[in-house]
Amino acid sequence: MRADAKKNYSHLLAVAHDVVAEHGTDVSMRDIARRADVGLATLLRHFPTREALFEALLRTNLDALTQRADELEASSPPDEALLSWFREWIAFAQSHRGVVALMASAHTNPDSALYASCAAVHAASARLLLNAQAEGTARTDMNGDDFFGLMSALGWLVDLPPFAPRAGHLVHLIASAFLTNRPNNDVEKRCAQLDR
Amino acid sequence: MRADAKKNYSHLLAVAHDVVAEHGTDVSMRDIARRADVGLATLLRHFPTREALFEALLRTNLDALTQRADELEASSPPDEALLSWFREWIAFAQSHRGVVALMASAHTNPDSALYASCAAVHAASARLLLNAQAEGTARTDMNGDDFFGLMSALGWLVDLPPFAPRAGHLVHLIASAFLTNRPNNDVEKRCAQLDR
DNA sequence: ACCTGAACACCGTTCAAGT
DNA sequence: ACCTGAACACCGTTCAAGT
Repeated sequence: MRADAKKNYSHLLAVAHDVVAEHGTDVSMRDIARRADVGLATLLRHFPTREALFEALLRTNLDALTQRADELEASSPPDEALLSWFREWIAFAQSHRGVVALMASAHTNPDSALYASCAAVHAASARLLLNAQAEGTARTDMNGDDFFGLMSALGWLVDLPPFAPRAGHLVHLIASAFLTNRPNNDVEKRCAQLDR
Repeated sequence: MRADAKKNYSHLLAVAHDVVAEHGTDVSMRDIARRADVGLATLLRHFPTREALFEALLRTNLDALTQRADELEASSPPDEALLSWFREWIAFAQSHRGVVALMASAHTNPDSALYASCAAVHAASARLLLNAQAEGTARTDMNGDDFFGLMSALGWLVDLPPFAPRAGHLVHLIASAFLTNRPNNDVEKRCAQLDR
Protein backbone atom coordinates (compact mmCIF):
# COMPACT_ATOMS: atom_id res chain seq x y z
CA MET A 1 0.00 0.00 0.00
CA ARG A 2 1.41 3.34 -1.04
CA ALA A 3 1.79 6.16 1.45
CA ASP A 4 -1.02 8.33 0.04
CA ALA A 5 -3.33 5.31 -0.10
CA LYS A 6 -2.62 4.49 3.52
CA LYS A 7 -3.35 8.07 4.52
CA ASN A 8 -6.62 8.07 2.58
CA TYR A 9 -7.60 4.76 4.12
CA SER A 10 -7.26 5.84 7.72
CA HIS A 11 -8.68 9.28 7.00
CA LEU A 12 -11.78 7.70 5.44
CA LEU A 13 -12.17 5.39 8.40
CA ALA A 14 -11.96 8.29 10.84
CA VAL A 15 -14.46 10.37 8.89
CA ALA A 16 -16.81 7.41 8.51
CA HIS A 17 -16.67 6.83 12.27
CA ASP A 18 -17.65 10.41 12.98
CA VAL A 19 -20.37 10.71 10.38
CA VAL A 20 -21.93 7.38 11.39
CA ALA A 21 -21.92 8.45 15.03
CA GLU A 22 -23.58 11.66 13.94
CA HIS A 23 -26.13 10.53 11.35
CA GLY A 24 -26.56 6.81 11.89
CA THR A 25 -25.87 3.66 9.93
CA ASP A 26 -27.71 4.58 6.79
CA VAL A 27 -25.68 7.55 5.61
CA SER A 28 -24.89 7.32 1.94
CA MET A 29 -21.42 6.40 0.79
CA ARG A 30 -21.47 9.62 -1.18
CA ASP A 31 -21.96 11.66 1.98
CA ILE A 32 -19.00 10.00 3.63
CA ALA A 33 -16.80 10.63 0.59
CA ARG A 34 -17.93 14.27 0.49
CA ARG A 35 -17.15 14.75 4.16
CA ALA A 36 -13.71 13.27 3.60
CA ASP A 37 -13.07 15.61 0.65
CA VAL A 38 -12.38 12.63 -1.52
CA GLY A 39 -13.86 11.27 -4.71
CA LEU A 40 -16.67 8.75 -4.25
CA ALA A 41 -14.72 6.30 -6.38
CA THR A 42 -11.81 6.54 -3.94
CA LEU A 43 -14.02 5.52 -1.03
CA LEU A 44 -15.42 2.64 -3.06
CA ARG A 45 -11.88 1.57 -3.99
CA HIS A 46 -10.92 1.14 -0.33
CA PHE A 47 -14.28 -0.23 0.78
CA PRO A 48 -16.00 -1.84 -2.18
CA THR A 49 -19.28 -2.22 -0.28
CA ARG A 50 -21.00 -0.65 2.69
CA GLU A 51 -20.49 -3.87 4.62
CA ALA A 52 -16.77 -3.76 3.97
CA LEU A 53 -16.66 -0.29 5.43
CA PHE A 54 -18.52 -1.31 8.55
CA GLU A 55 -16.40 -4.38 8.94
CA ALA A 56 -13.31 -2.19 9.07
CA LEU A 57 -15.11 0.27 11.30
CA LEU A 58 -16.16 -2.38 13.81
CA ARG A 59 -13.29 -4.86 13.72
CA THR A 60 -11.55 -3.37 16.74
CA ASN A 61 -14.67 -3.22 18.84
CA LEU A 62 -15.88 -6.63 17.76
CA ASP A 63 -12.54 -8.19 18.56
CA ALA A 64 -12.68 -6.61 21.99
CA LEU A 65 -16.21 -7.93 22.43
CA THR A 66 -15.39 -11.54 21.62
CA GLN A 67 -12.34 -11.29 23.83
CA ARG A 68 -14.63 -10.29 26.66
CA ALA A 69 -16.28 -13.68 26.23
CA ASP A 70 -12.97 -15.35 27.07
CA GLU A 71 -12.48 -13.15 30.10
CA LEU A 72 -16.00 -13.79 31.36
CA GLU A 73 -15.56 -17.51 30.85
CA ALA A 74 -12.41 -17.46 32.95
CA SER A 75 -13.59 -15.15 35.71
CA SER A 76 -17.28 -15.89 36.29
CA PRO A 77 -19.57 -18.84 36.91
CA PRO A 78 -21.16 -20.01 33.61
CA ASP A 79 -24.62 -18.52 34.19
CA GLU A 80 -23.24 -15.15 35.23
CA ALA A 81 -20.84 -15.17 32.29
CA LEU A 82 -23.71 -15.93 29.90
CA LEU A 83 -25.85 -13.12 31.21
CA SER A 84 -22.99 -10.62 31.31
CA TRP A 85 -22.13 -11.52 27.73
CA PHE A 86 -25.72 -10.90 26.73
CA ARG A 87 -25.67 -7.53 28.47
CA GLU A 88 -22.42 -6.49 26.85
CA TRP A 89 -23.78 -7.45 23.46
CA ILE A 90 -26.79 -5.22 23.98
CA ALA A 91 -24.54 -2.38 25.15
CA PHE A 92 -22.56 -2.87 21.94
CA ALA A 93 -25.77 -2.74 19.90
CA GLN A 94 -26.76 0.49 21.62
CA SER A 95 -23.47 2.18 20.86
CA HIS A 96 -23.47 1.04 17.23
CA ARG A 97 -27.03 1.65 16.13
CA GLY A 98 -28.09 -0.30 13.06
CA VAL A 99 -25.16 -2.68 13.13
CA VAL A 100 -27.12 -5.60 14.57
CA ALA A 101 -29.43 -5.63 11.57
CA LEU A 102 -26.41 -5.72 9.28
CA MET A 103 -24.86 -8.59 11.24
CA ALA A 104 -28.08 -10.58 11.46
CA SER A 105 -28.45 -10.63 7.69
CA ALA A 106 -24.73 -11.20 7.08
CA HIS A 107 -24.15 -14.04 9.49
CA THR A 108 -25.10 -16.81 7.04
CA ASN A 109 -23.59 -15.19 3.97
CA PRO A 110 -19.94 -16.23 3.57
CA ASP A 111 -19.48 -13.56 0.90
CA SER A 112 -20.26 -10.77 3.33
CA ALA A 113 -17.34 -8.82 4.74
CA LEU A 114 -18.98 -9.14 8.15
CA TYR A 115 -19.24 -12.93 7.98
CA ALA A 116 -16.09 -13.69 9.98
CA SER A 117 -16.96 -11.27 12.75
CA CYS A 118 -20.47 -12.70 12.97
CA ALA A 119 -19.08 -16.20 13.17
CA ALA A 120 -16.78 -15.16 16.01
CA VAL A 121 -19.64 -13.68 18.00
CA HIS A 122 -21.79 -16.70 17.25
CA ALA A 123 -19.06 -19.11 18.36
CA ALA A 124 -18.40 -17.22 21.58
CA SER A 125 -22.11 -17.17 22.36
CA ALA A 126 -22.52 -20.87 21.72
CA ARG A 127 -19.55 -21.67 23.95
CA LEU A 128 -20.86 -19.66 26.89
CA LEU A 129 -24.28 -21.21 26.44
CA LEU A 130 -22.84 -24.71 26.45
CA ASN A 131 -20.92 -24.01 29.65
CA ALA A 132 -24.06 -22.89 31.42
CA GLN A 133 -26.04 -25.81 30.03
CA ALA A 134 -23.41 -28.27 31.27
CA GLU A 135 -23.70 -26.71 34.68
CA GLY A 136 -27.46 -26.91 34.57
CA THR A 137 -28.09 -23.18 34.78
CA ALA A 138 -29.25 -22.66 31.17
CA ARG A 139 -32.12 -24.52 29.56
CA THR A 140 -30.96 -27.37 27.38
CA ASP A 141 -33.70 -27.21 24.76
CA MET A 142 -32.01 -24.39 22.89
CA ASN A 143 -28.87 -24.25 20.78
CA GLY A 144 -26.34 -21.62 19.77
CA ASP A 145 -28.46 -20.53 16.82
CA ASP A 146 -31.44 -19.91 19.07
CA PHE A 147 -29.31 -17.91 21.46
CA PHE A 148 -27.76 -15.88 18.67
CA GLY A 149 -31.29 -15.29 17.40
CA LEU A 150 -32.40 -13.88 20.74
CA MET A 151 -29.31 -11.70 20.84
CA SER A 152 -30.03 -10.40 17.35
CA ALA A 153 -33.71 -9.81 17.95
CA LEU A 154 -33.18 -7.87 21.15
CA GLY A 155 -30.22 -5.99 19.73
CA TRP A 156 -32.39 -4.89 16.83
CA LEU A 157 -35.20 -3.89 19.15
CA VAL A 158 -33.19 -1.67 21.46
CA ASP A 159 -31.90 0.20 18.40
CA LEU A 160 -35.41 1.56 17.95
CA PRO A 161 -35.76 4.75 20.01
CA PRO A 162 -39.18 3.88 21.49
CA PHE A 163 -37.82 0.70 23.06
CA ALA A 164 -34.46 2.03 24.18
CA PRO A 165 -35.74 3.25 27.59
CA ARG A 166 -36.74 -0.31 28.51
CA ALA A 167 -33.64 -2.01 27.11
CA GLY A 168 -32.34 -3.23 30.43
CA HIS A 169 -35.70 -4.54 31.52
CA LEU A 170 -36.14 -6.37 28.23
CA VAL A 171 -32.74 -7.98 28.67
CA HIS A 172 -33.88 -9.11 32.09
CA LEU A 173 -37.06 -10.58 30.60
CA ILE A 174 -35.25 -12.53 27.90
CA ALA A 175 -32.64 -13.70 30.36
CA SER A 176 -35.37 -15.34 32.38
CA ALA A 177 -36.20 -17.33 29.26
CA PHE A 178 -32.81 -18.95 28.83
CA LEU A 179 -31.61 -19.14 32.43
CA THR A 180 -33.21 -21.90 34.48
CA ASN A 181 -32.65 -20.02 37.73
CA ARG A 182 -34.47 -16.76 37.43
CA PRO A 183 -31.94 -13.93 37.72
CA ASN A 184 -31.84 -12.26 41.13
CA ASN A 185 -32.28 -8.64 42.12
CA ASP A 186 -28.62 -7.84 41.81
CA VAL A 187 -28.66 -8.90 38.18
CA GLU A 188 -31.80 -6.92 37.57
CA LYS A 189 -30.07 -3.83 38.86
CA ARG A 190 -27.14 -4.35 36.52
CA CYS A 191 -29.53 -4.83 33.61
CA ALA A 192 -31.24 -1.58 34.47
CA GLN A 193 -28.04 0.23 33.54
CA LEU A 194 -28.89 -0.52 29.91
CA ASP A 195 -32.05 1.56 29.98
CA ARG A 196 -31.73 4.69 27.86
CA MET B 1 -63.99 9.06 -6.50
CA ARG B 2 -64.42 8.88 -10.26
CA ALA B 3 -64.92 5.54 -11.98
CA ASP B 4 -61.50 5.43 -13.65
CA ALA B 5 -59.81 6.43 -10.41
CA LYS B 6 -61.59 3.67 -8.53
CA LYS B 7 -60.53 1.15 -11.16
CA ASN B 8 -56.92 2.30 -10.97
CA TYR B 9 -56.99 2.16 -7.19
CA SER B 10 -58.07 -1.45 -6.93
CA HIS B 11 -55.93 -2.49 -9.86
CA LEU B 12 -52.86 -0.99 -8.21
CA LEU B 13 -53.69 -2.72 -4.94
CA ALA B 14 -54.01 -6.08 -6.67
CA VAL B 15 -50.77 -5.64 -8.58
CA ALA B 16 -48.95 -4.46 -5.45
CA HIS B 17 -50.17 -7.53 -3.58
CA ASP B 18 -48.80 -9.85 -6.24
CA VAL B 19 -45.49 -8.13 -6.73
CA VAL B 20 -44.84 -7.89 -2.97
CA ALA B 21 -45.62 -11.58 -2.57
CA GLU B 22 -43.19 -12.24 -5.41
CA HIS B 23 -40.30 -9.91 -4.68
CA GLY B 24 -40.67 -8.90 -1.05
CA THR B 25 -41.37 -5.72 0.85
CA ASP B 26 -38.63 -3.59 -0.66
CA VAL B 27 -39.74 -3.45 -4.28
CA SER B 28 -39.55 0.05 -5.66
CA MET B 29 -42.71 2.05 -6.19
CA ARG B 30 -41.58 2.45 -9.79
CA ASP B 31 -41.59 -1.31 -10.29
CA ILE B 32 -45.12 -1.57 -8.99
CA ALA B 33 -46.28 1.25 -11.26
CA ARG B 34 -44.56 -0.37 -14.22
CA ARG B 35 -46.17 -3.72 -13.51
CA ALA B 36 -49.55 -2.02 -13.32
CA ASP B 37 -48.97 -0.27 -16.67
CA VAL B 38 -49.57 3.05 -14.99
CA GLY B 39 -47.55 6.20 -14.57
CA LEU B 40 -45.47 6.37 -11.40
CA ALA B 41 -47.18 9.62 -10.53
CA THR B 42 -50.53 7.86 -10.62
CA LEU B 43 -49.39 5.31 -8.07
CA LEU B 44 -48.04 8.09 -5.86
CA ARG B 45 -51.31 9.96 -6.18
CA HIS B 46 -53.28 7.04 -4.73
CA PHE B 47 -50.63 6.06 -2.19
CA PRO B 48 -48.49 9.08 -1.41
CA THR B 49 -45.96 6.98 0.50
CA ARG B 50 -44.82 3.38 0.68
CA GLU B 51 -46.38 3.12 4.12
CA ALA B 52 -49.72 4.29 2.79
CA LEU B 53 -49.60 1.52 0.22
CA PHE B 54 -48.84 -1.12 2.80
CA GLU B 55 -51.48 0.22 5.10
CA ALA B 56 -54.09 -0.32 2.39
CA LEU B 57 -52.54 -3.67 1.53
CA LEU B 58 -52.67 -4.92 5.13
CA ARG B 59 -55.78 -3.29 6.51
CA THR B 60 -57.99 -6.32 5.91
CA ASN B 61 -55.55 -8.77 7.41
CA LEU B 62 -54.68 -6.52 10.32
CA ASP B 63 -58.34 -6.00 11.13
CA ALA B 64 -58.85 -9.75 11.10
CA LEU B 65 -55.85 -10.16 13.37
CA THR B 66 -57.02 -7.73 16.03
CA GLN B 67 -60.47 -9.27 15.86
CA ARG B 68 -58.85 -12.59 16.66
CA ALA B 69 -57.75 -11.03 19.94
CA ASP B 70 -61.40 -10.50 20.86
CA GLU B 71 -62.29 -14.06 19.95
CA LEU B 72 -59.39 -15.48 21.93
CA GLU B 73 -60.30 -13.34 24.90
CA ALA B 74 -63.84 -14.71 24.83
CA SER B 75 -63.05 -18.34 24.16
CA SER B 76 -59.83 -19.18 26.03
CA PRO B 77 -58.33 -18.82 29.47
CA PRO B 78 -56.15 -15.68 29.67
CA ASP B 79 -52.77 -17.41 29.51
CA GLU B 80 -53.75 -19.54 26.54
CA ALA B 81 -55.26 -16.53 24.81
CA LEU B 82 -52.06 -14.57 25.32
CA LEU B 83 -49.89 -17.32 23.90
CA SER B 84 -52.20 -18.00 20.97
CA TRP B 85 -52.24 -14.31 20.16
CA PHE B 86 -48.46 -14.29 20.19
CA ARG B 87 -48.39 -17.28 17.87
CA GLU B 88 -50.87 -15.74 15.44
CA TRP B 89 -48.86 -12.56 15.36
CA ILE B 90 -45.75 -14.51 14.39
CA ALA B 91 -47.70 -16.37 11.73
CA PHE B 92 -48.83 -13.01 10.40
CA ALA B 93 -45.22 -11.80 10.36
CA GLN B 94 -44.18 -14.87 8.42
CA SER B 95 -46.81 -14.39 5.75
CA HIS B 96 -46.05 -10.67 5.38
CA ARG B 97 -42.28 -10.58 5.38
CA GLY B 98 -40.79 -7.20 6.18
CA VAL B 99 -43.98 -5.72 7.56
CA VAL B 100 -43.01 -6.06 11.21
CA ALA B 101 -40.03 -3.78 10.70
CA LEU B 102 -42.32 -1.21 9.10
CA MET B 103 -44.78 -1.45 11.97
CA ALA B 104 -42.13 -1.32 14.66
CA SER B 105 -40.78 1.96 13.38
CA ALA B 106 -44.25 3.38 12.67
CA HIS B 107 -45.91 2.58 15.97
CA THR B 108 -44.83 5.78 17.73
CA ASN B 109 -45.19 8.07 14.73
CA PRO B 110 -48.73 9.47 14.53
CA ASP B 111 -48.01 10.77 11.02
CA SER B 112 -47.44 7.28 9.69
CA ALA B 113 -50.24 5.67 7.71
CA LEU B 114 -49.65 2.53 9.74
CA TYR B 115 -50.01 4.28 13.09
CA ALA B 116 -53.65 3.37 13.69
CA SER B 117 -53.12 -0.28 12.84
CA CYS B 118 -50.10 -0.44 15.12
CA ALA B 119 -52.07 1.13 17.92
CA ALA B 120 -54.84 -1.44 17.48
CA VAL B 121 -52.38 -4.33 17.68
CA HIS B 122 -50.67 -2.72 20.64
CA ALA B 123 -53.94 -2.20 22.48
CA ALA B 124 -55.11 -5.76 21.86
CA SER B 125 -51.77 -7.10 23.10
CA ALA B 126 -51.85 -4.99 26.23
CA ARG B 127 -55.39 -6.11 27.02
CA LEU B 128 -54.61 -9.82 26.70
CA LEU B 129 -51.49 -9.33 28.81
CA LEU B 130 -53.47 -7.56 31.54
CA ASN B 131 -56.01 -10.39 31.63
CA ALA B 132 -53.29 -12.96 32.15
CA GLN B 133 -51.56 -10.80 34.73
CA ALA B 134 -54.81 -10.39 36.67
CA GLU B 135 -55.16 -14.14 36.68
CA GLY B 136 -51.57 -14.57 37.83
CA THR B 137 -50.39 -16.48 34.77
CA ALA B 138 -48.26 -13.73 33.24
CA ARG B 139 -45.43 -11.97 35.02
CA THR B 140 -46.44 -8.61 36.41
CA ASP B 141 -43.11 -6.82 36.00
CA MET B 142 -43.76 -6.11 32.33
CA ASN B 143 -46.15 -3.77 30.57
CA GLY B 144 -47.84 -3.59 27.19
CA ASP B 145 -44.87 -1.81 25.64
CA ASP B 146 -42.54 -4.57 26.74
CA PHE B 147 -44.84 -7.20 25.32
CA PHE B 148 -45.23 -5.35 22.04
CA GLY B 149 -41.45 -5.08 21.99
CA LEU B 150 -41.04 -8.83 22.31
CA MET B 151 -43.64 -9.34 19.59
CA SER B 152 -41.81 -6.95 17.29
CA ALA B 153 -38.37 -8.36 17.99
CA LEU B 154 -39.39 -11.94 17.36
CA GLY B 155 -41.50 -11.01 14.34
CA TRP B 156 -38.50 -9.27 12.85
CA LEU B 157 -36.27 -12.23 13.59
CA VAL B 158 -38.40 -14.90 11.97
CA ASP B 159 -38.51 -12.79 8.82
CA LEU B 160 -34.83 -13.57 8.37
CA PRO B 161 -34.50 -16.84 6.43
CA PRO B 162 -31.80 -18.36 8.68
CA PHE B 163 -34.04 -18.12 11.72
CA ALA B 164 -37.31 -19.13 10.10
CA PRO B 165 -36.78 -22.89 10.66
CA ARG B 166 -36.68 -22.35 14.42
CA ALA B 167 -39.53 -19.82 14.57
CA GLY B 168 -41.85 -22.02 16.57
CA HIS B 169 -39.18 -22.98 19.05
CA LEU B 170 -38.20 -19.35 19.52
CA VAL B 171 -41.82 -18.47 20.21
CA HIS B 172 -41.84 -21.19 22.83
CA LEU B 173 -38.67 -19.78 24.41
CA ILE B 174 -40.00 -16.24 24.61
CA ALA B 175 -43.33 -17.46 25.90
CA SER B 176 -41.55 -19.00 28.85
CA ALA B 177 -40.24 -15.51 29.62
CA PHE B 178 -43.62 -13.86 29.99
CA LEU B 179 -45.77 -16.75 31.24
CA THR B 180 -45.26 -17.63 34.88
CA ASN B 181 -46.33 -21.23 34.35
CA ARG B 182 -43.96 -22.69 31.82
CA PRO B 183 -45.96 -23.76 28.76
CA ASN B 184 -46.65 -27.48 28.55
CA ASN B 185 -45.91 -30.01 25.84
CA ASP B 186 -49.19 -29.47 24.09
CA VAL B 187 -48.36 -25.79 23.62
CA GLU B 188 -44.89 -26.67 22.45
CA LYS B 189 -46.36 -28.84 19.73
CA ARG B 190 -48.61 -26.04 18.55
CA CYS B 191 -45.66 -23.66 18.47
CA ALA B 192 -43.71 -26.13 16.36
CA GLN B 193 -46.20 -25.53 13.57
CA LEU B 194 -44.55 -22.15 13.06
CA ASP B 195 -41.20 -23.66 12.08
CA ARG B 196 -40.38 -23.08 8.42
C1' DA C 1 -0.24 2.44 -8.00
C1' DC C 2 -3.54 5.28 -6.83
C1' DC C 3 -7.07 8.88 -7.62
C1' DT C 4 -11.22 10.92 -9.84
C1' DG C 5 -14.73 13.08 -12.90
C1' DA C 6 -18.20 11.55 -15.67
C1' DA C 7 -21.56 8.40 -17.44
C1' DC C 8 -24.89 5.00 -16.13
C1' DA C 9 -29.04 2.95 -14.34
C1' DC C 10 -31.57 3.29 -10.63
C1' DC C 11 -34.67 5.64 -6.77
C1' DG C 12 -38.82 8.83 -4.77
C1' DT C 13 -40.82 13.65 -5.26
C1' DT C 14 -42.94 17.30 -7.64
C1' DC C 15 -45.55 19.73 -11.03
C1' DA C 16 -47.09 21.73 -15.34
C1' DA C 17 -49.54 20.11 -19.17
C1' DG C 18 -52.89 17.12 -21.04
C1' DT C 19 -57.67 14.62 -21.21
C1' DA D 1 -61.21 15.13 -11.58
C1' DC D 2 -57.85 12.35 -12.80
C1' DC D 3 -53.68 10.97 -15.34
C1' DT D 4 -48.78 11.42 -16.84
C1' DG D 5 -44.27 12.64 -18.94
C1' DA D 6 -40.54 15.17 -17.65
C1' DA D 7 -37.43 17.47 -14.59
C1' DC D 8 -35.20 17.13 -10.21
C1' DA D 9 -32.08 15.66 -6.63
C1' DC D 10 -30.59 11.75 -4.91
C1' DC D 11 -28.28 6.81 -4.77
C1' DG D 12 -24.34 2.99 -5.76
C1' DT D 13 -21.50 1.08 -9.71
C1' DT D 14 -18.21 1.30 -13.28
C1' DC D 15 -14.42 2.85 -15.98
C1' DA D 16 -11.48 5.58 -18.96
C1' DA D 17 -8.41 9.27 -18.26
C1' DG D 18 -5.21 11.59 -15.38
C1' DT D 19 -1.07 11.89 -11.96
